[in-house]
Amino acid sequence: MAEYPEEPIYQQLARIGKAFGSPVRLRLLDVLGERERTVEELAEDAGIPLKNTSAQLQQLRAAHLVSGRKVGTRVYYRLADERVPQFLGRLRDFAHERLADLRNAVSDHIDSLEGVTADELAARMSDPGTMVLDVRSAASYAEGHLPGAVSLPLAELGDRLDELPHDVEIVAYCGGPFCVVSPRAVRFLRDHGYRARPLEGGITGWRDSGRRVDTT
Amino acid sequence: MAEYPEEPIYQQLARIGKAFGSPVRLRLLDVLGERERTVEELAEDAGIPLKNTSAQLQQLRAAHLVSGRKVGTRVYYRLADERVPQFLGRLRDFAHERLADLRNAVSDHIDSLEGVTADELAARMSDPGTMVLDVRSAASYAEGHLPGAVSLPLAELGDRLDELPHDVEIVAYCGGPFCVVSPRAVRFLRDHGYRARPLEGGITGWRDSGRRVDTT
DNA sequence: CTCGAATTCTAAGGATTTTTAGAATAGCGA
DNA sequence: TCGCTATTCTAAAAATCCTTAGAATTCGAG
Repeated sequence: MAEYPEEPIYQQLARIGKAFGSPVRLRLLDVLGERERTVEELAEDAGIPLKNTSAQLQQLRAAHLVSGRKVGTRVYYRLADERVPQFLGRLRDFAHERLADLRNAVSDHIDSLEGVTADELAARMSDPGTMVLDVRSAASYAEGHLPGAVSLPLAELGDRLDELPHDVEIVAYCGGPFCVVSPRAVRFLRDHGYRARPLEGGITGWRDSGRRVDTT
Repeated sequence: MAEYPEEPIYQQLARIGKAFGSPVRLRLLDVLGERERTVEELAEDAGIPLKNTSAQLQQLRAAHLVSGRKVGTRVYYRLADERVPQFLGRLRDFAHERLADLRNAVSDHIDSLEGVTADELAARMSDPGTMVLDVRSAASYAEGHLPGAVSLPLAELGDRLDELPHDVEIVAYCGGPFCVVSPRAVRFLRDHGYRARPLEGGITGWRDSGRRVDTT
């Protein structure tokens, strides 16, 4: 028992920290960030056992990080509001800047998918056998994208696969230094028979290497 | 064992969530935010047993949230960099907006110290028996403060007590909706024989009630 | 009303974290 | 070199959290 009158306040504050202190819950939040899903869909897409997915959803709901609406026997879960992914983004940036192990894990992850460096991609910009794919939101794309990039948000990938040619190598990118969305897009594309690789460093790395982005 | 290749990344991300998932560690971070301290000082000022304080500091250091420098047999700990209190502030805002229990805990805490409302303070602005004290940083004070308020950051309170008169009632305020600094200042002042109360809602509440702040 | 599907609740086992005591280490002054 | 102080390390007990199975609940279709 600690001796300070603010303890109830810290107990409450810690609830949020704890909510983000589980890899499984972080995973579920990321997958829900794409689009709302039923418990069954979420468990399937996140690769988490159904019972655990449900259990974690109850905890996320208790922390007001997700909300659910019922349709018949199904409950559709989504992120509670837009501040949740905003805070998640800040958590990632904060974690990324101070944990070398996280940077290594991200780097290993990209490497395992044969990431393309900004230099390599710049050299292939006019190669007709290369397609550059922006898997961030359309709004992010509009704000700035790689020259010649096509916009196809991850949430829409499943429904718009037929828009992609099979005879090229797709280089997919997303946003910040913590780049999980494009690896997932790449694996999804590979699962569906496309040749795909992620861009190391995302659009941030592209900009940091001194290269320009378009807004048209 | 989960079935998604990003698990190592989520494991790392969760480290930060876990670091903030302990009321004791949150407390230590807040107290360190005032100024750097030795382990002994920190344990004393935070009201946490010495052994636990040291154990938690090792964990905070492992998460790169604090850093220590040795001076003889003593280690002086401080927050690792300015992004730590920034992130803490965002965590508080995020938690405050979604946890009614947290808002209640803060409110109860202020009430237990007989908080002064903005209306009450406004009515006493020209009362010579009332002193308004800004316990935020001098930089925050310069950006805007209550009319007639005196600046005395919490970190300097111990060293500058003699600047405060005993024959008035001091109303202390800090910044945002989550207001732990002024209650601590108030308790500190009371422990040293001053009559003090916190301002409910801090400077944010003052502004929200339509009242102006000065910058001179 | 019954049955099936989807989801949640409850409880338990296992894993992890927190806290603490005692031992160990580091540094300094005499 | 020795003794003292401050701090950390190690290990263990206690507490908490995670995961899961089985039961229970909710809803809709027939």
